[in-house]
Amino acid sequence: MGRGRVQLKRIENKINRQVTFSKRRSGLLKKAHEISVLCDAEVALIVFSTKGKLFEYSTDSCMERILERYERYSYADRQLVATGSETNGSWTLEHAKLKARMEVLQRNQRHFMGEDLDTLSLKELQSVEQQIDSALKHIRSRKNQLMYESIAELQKKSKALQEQNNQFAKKVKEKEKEIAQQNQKEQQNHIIDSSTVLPPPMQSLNIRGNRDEDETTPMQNLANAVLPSWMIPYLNE
Amino acid sequence: MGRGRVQLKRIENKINRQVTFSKRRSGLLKKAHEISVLCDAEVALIVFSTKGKLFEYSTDSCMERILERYERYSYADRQLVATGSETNGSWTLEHAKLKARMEVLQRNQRHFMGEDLDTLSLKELQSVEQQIDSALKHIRSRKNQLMYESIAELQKKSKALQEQNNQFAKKVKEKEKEIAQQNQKEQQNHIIDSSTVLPPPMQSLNIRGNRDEDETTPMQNLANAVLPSWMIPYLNE
DNA sequence: AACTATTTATAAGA
DNA sequence: TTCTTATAAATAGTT
Repeated sequence: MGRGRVQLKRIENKINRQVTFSKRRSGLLKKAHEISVLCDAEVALIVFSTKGKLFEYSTDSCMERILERYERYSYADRQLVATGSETNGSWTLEHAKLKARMEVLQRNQRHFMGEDLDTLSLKELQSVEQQIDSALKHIRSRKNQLMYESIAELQKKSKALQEQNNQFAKKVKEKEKEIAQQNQKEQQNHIIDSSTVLPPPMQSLNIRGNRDEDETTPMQNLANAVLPSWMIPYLNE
Repeated sequence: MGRGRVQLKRIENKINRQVTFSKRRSGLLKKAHEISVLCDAEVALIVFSTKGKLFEYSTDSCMERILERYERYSYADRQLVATGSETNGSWTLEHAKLKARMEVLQRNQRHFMGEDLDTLSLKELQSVEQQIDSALKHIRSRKNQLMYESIAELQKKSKALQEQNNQFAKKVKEKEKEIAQQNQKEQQNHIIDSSTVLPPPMQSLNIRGNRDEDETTPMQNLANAVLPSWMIPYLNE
């Protein structure tokens, strides 16, 4: 994408490399964001420059959650802190305890995620199943609540806009009357020129005729509001 | 980049979304790789599809190292204060990191248990719901497997016991014959005392009459085995 | 940082 | 899914 084809190898010219890095980095972040939004995917992107500077993108700015999810997904019995400083053998008791608790937690979590089930007995499985089932109920209930709240708010907004709209309609009617009266007066004062066509009375809700700009009416606003697009898939659940 | 301009919002058509996801995903991975090579950068890219499938790219296939680096970097960024004040820097850092991750894990776990949901957005709720739902499927599938295995084993045992039982029955019949023959001989040798009552012939399967202790028979063992009581509720699922 | 000439990516269609 | 193609986007080299 550019004036010359580019070979897939390290750009040796330092300036060039830096410029390309800057350009491509922003492109990459943009695309990460786009696929996240367009395809409803969860994306985490981490980039370290040669110099060690960090750039990142994550869906909903929720990097930690996504990384957690990743850790869970890529089955991970590997040591948590196996890297680096284990030569320093002085683990205090508290640290060891922490680690142990962590492992238990992680193991549990894997089970909750439906992974690593081979180690569970039927009884344990049943217990996990019950917990998860009940959790799912809670979550769906909470989701419903949020959705109802959202809907209620939208309905409120809708009502307000409807009222405002009625107000506008009233005003328009009044104006029409005034104009009609004025025209009548003019007709009484002058001979009617047959080539003059009066504007037809306006429809009560159509108030756009009074405006020049391409402004949306309250009713249109309402129509656009309805529900946020991301909510639509939920409605059938 | 295509036949039409595209708006940055979720693609509602499911098929379309999936196709676009597939195409853009490969594009994104490719570009991640390119910037990594061209600009000598270290890149980690994690993508979860709507359905929860994982796709990833990482420079030198070294995801864990990069994530580790990220944690270090972002942690250091967040907690510059805490790190400096301690004497044993590296140990403290590890410890603090552990603690932080622990908190994230615990928070996640609460969410998976259906607790503490007020802090989650609708989108996050959906994500958790989806993960849990899929976990539930895994768990139920695993449970089914275990149950089938258990049932198969019981059937096998049952068959073995049945055979053993038949053997016993045969032997009993033989013994009965022997006894009958002996009785006949005695009748031929002595005058019959009418007050003497012969035991009735035994039923073929009832072999308890030969034993003194209150031992359970193989057939009773089988009857008691059938299925453990806690398994019964599963059978209708 | 702006500007193009080109190459790439990809949306839509098959 | 994969291929094709018209077109939108990204970007390499230049100013």
